[in-house]
Amino acid sequence: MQRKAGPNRKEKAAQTRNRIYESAKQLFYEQGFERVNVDDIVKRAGVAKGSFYVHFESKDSLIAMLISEYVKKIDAGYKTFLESLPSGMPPDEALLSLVGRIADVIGESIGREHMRILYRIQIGTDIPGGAAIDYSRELYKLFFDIIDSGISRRIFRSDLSAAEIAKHFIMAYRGVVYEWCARYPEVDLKELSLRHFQLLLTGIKADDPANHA
Amino acid sequence: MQRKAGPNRKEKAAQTRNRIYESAKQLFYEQGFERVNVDDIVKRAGVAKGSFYVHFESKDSLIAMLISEYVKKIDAGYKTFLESLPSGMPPDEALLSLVGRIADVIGESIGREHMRILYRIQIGTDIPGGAAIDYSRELYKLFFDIIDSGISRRIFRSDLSAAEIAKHFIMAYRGVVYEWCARYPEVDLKELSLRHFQLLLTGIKADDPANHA
DNA sequence: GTAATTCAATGACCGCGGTCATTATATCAT
DNA sequence: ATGATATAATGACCGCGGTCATTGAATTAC
Repeated sequence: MQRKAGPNRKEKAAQTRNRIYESAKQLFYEQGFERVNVDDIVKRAGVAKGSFYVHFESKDSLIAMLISEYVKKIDAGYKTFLESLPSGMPPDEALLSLVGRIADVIGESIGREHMRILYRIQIGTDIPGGAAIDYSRELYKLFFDIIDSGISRRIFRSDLSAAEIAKHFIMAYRGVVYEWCARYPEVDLKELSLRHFQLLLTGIKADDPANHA
Repeated sequence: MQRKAGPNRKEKAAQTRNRIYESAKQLFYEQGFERVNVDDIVKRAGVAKGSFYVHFESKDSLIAMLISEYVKKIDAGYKTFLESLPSGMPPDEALLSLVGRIADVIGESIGREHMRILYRIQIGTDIPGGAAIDYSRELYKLFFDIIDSGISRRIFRSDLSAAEIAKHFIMAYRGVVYEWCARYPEVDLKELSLRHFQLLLTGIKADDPANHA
């Protein structure tokens, strides 16, 4: 009968998926990832447990999805932050500002718990052909731009590509956050980040004092 | 009766613990961590399931114990390796040799799977007041010695302590391994390690060519 | 129109890590 | 010796993530 408004099968499936997704989101928000189980989610969504697994790989992958979605949203804010910096600021200073800012955001808005879960999930499953760690794509671009500008302005070495350096920076940043997650609350994320990136900028080799202007 | 050989309670308990430990070790070796469950372990040890949890925190913590024990044993070999290097080798070169060696060992003797499990477990539980990440203590010492020697010989900057730098290096190394675990087999561990540590040694700031001897 | 096909949806079921009230026994106090 | 205490050992039990053979309803083929 319903020849007009009748949703086709794909639409229906998408609706089911979305009901599960939104139910999970709400429940997680209300009670946290640990306290909510898959049965709770499907109950609120009004579907059978099996349906959850028709639409999602696992509880963990759904959590990873939600967190990285959130992280991405937050990452978008860094661009604004960077634009707010004095336009003449040298790339190395801009980089450290950004790093400090990221530490603030992670420490205050995201929290160690969520980062820990994200990192655990990311290393815990070998499913993805690249789906993982995608959440730092935006961040990569920002690093890249700063570094690229630094190279153009001869402030950074030119024998390495900005892309290469940016990759290493993202990796280093991840190492710092991992350390922070594992050793919390022994270490302060911001301090650790800044020190590490200072090191990364200048290296540890002795500098000939004559080299300064 | 057995008034002589009769073990006291602590000895008995230690024996039970050891039987569980060894059974687990054997089974894991034979079948891998995933395929062996706690019931298998206690069955082989000839004890009840509850006993497992009298002596061990969790299956994961036992696995972490075994892996980090293994890693520690392997780390011991690095000392020999370092001693085999030409005694006059500059600290920065020695450091890169060591890093390369570590990458080889991790890649070939330990394997990505074990490292992944170790990293996952380490970030997955908030139990330890310091029990975690202890396995890299030996490695830390080696890094420290090289760096310390580099500072004394004015090859490395002297405004940072060797301890501080060594900590950052361990952290960086962990970041590299994490990346490798997560992105395997896209990236080559050795190449990644060496490049990253070269960066860490020299920094990314442009070098005045006049600075060279 | 009808049969064949496809795939979302279902929920009983399973495996496994982990718990806990209870039991057994070595050690200690008297 | 005897009762009190501490703790190792037990195993039935639970919660939860995940599975899979089966069902039901669109979609396609004829």
